[in-house]
Formats: sequence, structure tokens, C-alpha cells
Amino acid sequence: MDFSIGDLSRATGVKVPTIRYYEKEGLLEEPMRTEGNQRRYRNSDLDRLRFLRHCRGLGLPMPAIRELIDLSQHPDKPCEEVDRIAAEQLQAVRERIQRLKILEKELARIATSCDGGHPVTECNVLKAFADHSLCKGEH
Amino acid sequence: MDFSIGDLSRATGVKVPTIRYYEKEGLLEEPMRTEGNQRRYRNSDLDRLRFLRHCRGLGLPMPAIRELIDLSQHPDKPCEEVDRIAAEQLQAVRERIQRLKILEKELARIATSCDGGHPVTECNVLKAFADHSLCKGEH
DNA sequence: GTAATCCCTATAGCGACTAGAGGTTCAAGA
DNA sequence: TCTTGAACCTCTAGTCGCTATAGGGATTAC
Repeated sequence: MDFSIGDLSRATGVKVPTIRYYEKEGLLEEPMRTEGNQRRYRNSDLDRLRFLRHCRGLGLPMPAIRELIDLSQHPDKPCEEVDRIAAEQLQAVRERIQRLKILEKELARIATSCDGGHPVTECNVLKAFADHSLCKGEH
Repeated sequence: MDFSIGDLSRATGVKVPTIRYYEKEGLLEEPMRTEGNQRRYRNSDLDRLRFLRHCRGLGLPMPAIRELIDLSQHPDKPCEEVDRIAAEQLQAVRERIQRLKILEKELARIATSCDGGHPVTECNVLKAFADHSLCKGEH
């Protein structure tokens, strides 16, 4: 009902400087202060911070989270925007996976191209790192 | 046989400020200068920069590239170190893919949990973003 | 009352660039 | 040979999402 920043940190796993950073970025509201200028939070702040952490864990960039917060504060808006953000993020993750899979292929080829025991001048791995034309495609 | 920094940039696709940055970081040797203090490169610099760009494209972090460059300048060293760097990078890429696949699952679930047309207060996607306990596992 | 722990602000650093300001040099055409 | 405009120079600051540190003040448990 009245948490210090450390309480909030322990409750959410978000580090103290990160909480202050979110506040500075406008993702958390400025909380009340004690007479001695220390922050005191309420349950709603805890909810907001959990939301934030979950979104960050899901890889949403901060502008997207900002949008979600704005939307959630206009309850009568339709939820298409929210759905769009989720879909975009899913799309972005899928693209990253695709790119990494191409990389994985190249690296697997490179890493197995040498059986060790050479001096580096004859190392196929080093040659493969030097020469993109040995790769099957783009990366 | 004697390139300006712009020539090098066009030949490799690496931007001019990035080339200067690589030099500052010690990944490229300091080239000769004209009387008017402009950089002039040789073919070996072009090779080095292509190597650099390829490694970066493959996702190697700069310390790893530094190691590879150091190794390649001691030609009589055995190539186990080179192989190790490739294997580590492959491992790192595979781990990133695994983590992203977990994310993909969660996001796919979240993104399909709402059929649109609600006000945001009733949007399941927003609820899913707020509540980690709805997720199957960690992410 | 005192000590331990917490909290405050402000600044700088991470990685790997990228952008801009403000000034100098080069190279091609007249 | 002169001029013009593109390319070059250095230096600084900004990007993203934090994290770390310094140098202090507040709170709390005993």
C-alpha cells in the first residue's frame, strides 16, 4: 500500500536505477514523496511496473510500450491498435529468427571447415571469415 | 593501389564514419596521409576491411574480431583458437534462436487471443501483456 | 542515540555505430 | 592557372535500454 523503491524492485525484479529510468522516460508516473524526498509507491505503480517488465521481457521496444500505456488509459478506444502492436512484434521476432537461421547455417559451415592442427595461415575458418564469396547467400 | 576513405567505403559498403571508428578502435591500421592530412589506403587495408565487414555481418562482436586479427598476424600459431571463436559464435547464435522461439510462441498466443472490436478494457491482448502468469513458461 | 541500510541526484559508461557542425583539401573543368 | 564543389578532416553528441559510480541525505531497527 506504500512501497519504497527498493520494495518495488524486490517485488518485480526490476533494478532500482531502472525504475528511476522508467520514471524519467515517462513510463511510470512520478510517485508521491516522503518529507525526506524519497519515493513512495502504491499498488497501481506495482501493476504498471509488472506490465512494463513483462513487455520488455517479450522484447517490445519502449515506444511500443508507451503506445500500449497510452491506449490503456483511453478505455473506450477499440483494441485494434493493441492487436496491431502485438502482431508487429510477432512479425519482428519471426524475421529475427529467420535471419539468425541463415547465420547459423553459415557459421556451422565455417566452424566445421577446419579440422585443427594447422598454423593459422592455412586455417579454413580464418579464410571463411575473410571471404564472403564462400557463403551460400546473403547474411 | 591508393584509395581515399570514400573509395574504400564504396568498395566495401562500410560507411565513412564507421571506417574512422574502426581505426580509432584499432581494428584498422592507421593509413598514410596526404600532405593535406587525408587518409590514403592500400589493397591490404581493403582486404582487412572486407574481413571486418564479413565478421560483423556474421554477428561476431568486436573483441572476437580483434582476437582473429591478432591471431592472423602470428601465422605460426595453431588454429585451434580460431576454431574456438567460430564455435562459440555458432553456439551464441543457436541460443539466441532458442530464446526467440520461446518468445515467438508467447507472442503468437497473445496476438491471437483477441478477435478485435472490443474497447481496450476488455482486450485480451492487453491483459496478456500485463500478466506474465498467463504465459506457459519463462521468457 | 547510533549504526546499518536504504535512498537521493547527477554523471558517465556500455556496444557499435551514426549524425552533425564547422572547417580544410582535392580534383576536374573553364 | 583558377575556381568550384565534392570529398575530406576533427570533434562532439546522440542512439537504446539500461547499469555503475560518486557523494551525499533519510529511514529504521536496536
